[in-house]
Amino acid sequence: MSKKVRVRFAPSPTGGLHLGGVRTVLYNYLFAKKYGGDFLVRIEDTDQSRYVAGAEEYIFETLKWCGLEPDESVQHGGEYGPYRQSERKASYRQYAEKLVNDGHAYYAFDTTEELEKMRHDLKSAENHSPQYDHTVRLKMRNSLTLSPEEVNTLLKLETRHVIRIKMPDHENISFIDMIRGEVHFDSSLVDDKVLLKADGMPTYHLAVVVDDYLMKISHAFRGEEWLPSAPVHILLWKYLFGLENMPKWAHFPLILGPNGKLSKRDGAKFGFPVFAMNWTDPKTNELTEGFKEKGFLPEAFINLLALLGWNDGTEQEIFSKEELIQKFSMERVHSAGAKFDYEKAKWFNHEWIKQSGVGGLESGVKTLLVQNDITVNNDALLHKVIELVKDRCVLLSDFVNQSSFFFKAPETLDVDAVKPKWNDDKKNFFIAYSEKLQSVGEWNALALENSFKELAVEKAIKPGELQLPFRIMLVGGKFGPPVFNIAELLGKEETTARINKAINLFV
RNA sequence: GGCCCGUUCGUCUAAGGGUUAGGACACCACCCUUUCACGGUGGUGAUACGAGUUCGAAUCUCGUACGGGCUACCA
Repeated sequence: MSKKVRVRFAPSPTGGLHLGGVRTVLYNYLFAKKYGGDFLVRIEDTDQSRYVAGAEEYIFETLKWCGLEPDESVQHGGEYGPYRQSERKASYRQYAEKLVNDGHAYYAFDTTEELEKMRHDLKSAENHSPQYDHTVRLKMRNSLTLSPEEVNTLLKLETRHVIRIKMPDHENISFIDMIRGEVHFDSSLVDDKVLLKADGMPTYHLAVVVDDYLMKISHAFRGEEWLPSAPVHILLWKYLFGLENMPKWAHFPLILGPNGKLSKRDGAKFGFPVFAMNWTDPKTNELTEGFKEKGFLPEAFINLLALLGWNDGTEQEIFSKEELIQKFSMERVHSAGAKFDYEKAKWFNHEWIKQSGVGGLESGVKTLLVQNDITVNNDALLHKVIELVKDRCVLLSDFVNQSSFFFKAPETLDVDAVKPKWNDDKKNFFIAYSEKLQSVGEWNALALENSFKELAVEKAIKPGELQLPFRIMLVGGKFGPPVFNIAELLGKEETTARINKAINLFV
């Protein structure tokens, strides 16, 4: 057995990839990279009825945006493919049949109606959902109750059937979870899960064990919702490949929404994204908004996700991917679920925007401006604008409001903010200032401010009272960086043009 | 109902028997700024409850309560 760490992310292509899913990939990825191991992606698509067109491509696009792609040589270069379970169909049945032959599983011929009847008849106040377990299996139609001849006949006639695991009576099943420590189960309380479906496809339970063995997975990490089925998987390992070959397990805590497990609906309901990237359901045309489109930087997204359930024990909160790889440890992953807080998520993004260099922001900002019909034909100006404005942008999309007026004169001005205190003296000041600007020697913020103040003193008006009108003239509203910096970047021609145009609008 | 996991400020969390229970987000106040932010300083605010072990418990044990997950021929 290879000593190398091999972990996998195993999504089912049923549409979208939410926070919990991305965090699962992240932790898998970080763990693999930390120990110099392999990270691969296996697609769990054994339920063809739930497969959504485009969902698999979407998953890989998301991983790409997040920077969590599997190494090409691992994903496609190894001898462990294929990576789509539907393409591995042929190999599963033999394992299921081996289990039957060894007495650990059995054929079950019950029809859907018979199963429904059983559940209905056995349902009571003490038992909300009756299971197909050791107490009922001898009352059903399966190879445990039928004679070998009958079973053979049914199989020869290709009667629809499944293969179920035969859970042992009162066996204590336990394993060590890397996050939670020792976890115990009583096998009598677990039902006889279907391993091979009537269509010949394996269920997740069989597939995950067989694939993990065949792909030599050394560590298997997944969400906490899988904890209850762990005893089935452990038994399968014991019966099929030996407990000593079983991967080490860890079950991540759930990411919670305002009420319970975070769901797709929470996003629409509470106004925050729950998917990494926009996802449009091809069947319903319903759009679920993504962090990417909302204006998040992938670095910030990864960072905030990593800290939702893990920390390095210090007070550091901002981590690059490289730092996360270096500092991540499974032992420090929490065992309790974490409620997602959008405000904190935005804070992470703000921090990342502030510490990003102009170069890292440039292309994103540019496409955003272009999308909003702003023409950017001066990259040098764009650089200066980004530098000047980025501290006040929480989301990438904030760059639109914060910087479009540098490239395009505001269409409407917030005249109401100026009108009440506007008078002829102020009007005359701006007429004079506009003229004075023509002879300013060096066009920079400091010079502009000095000449502005000189003129104000000359006209006996407090400079402070003139700054807001000036801002409204240039920007259109009460926001943005310091006015004189704006004027500097706008240039002489544009600044005077905006002043002259606005002067008569405040009456 | 049964099984499993969990429980420190509103939220994310630190503190692995001895701390005035620390930090961050959010909130409030003040400072900076005659725009909006950034930034700075300070503040409100938590060990679910009850027993036990111990000189000493947020920390270990048990019980209770509460929360979450699972209970499909879905993953």
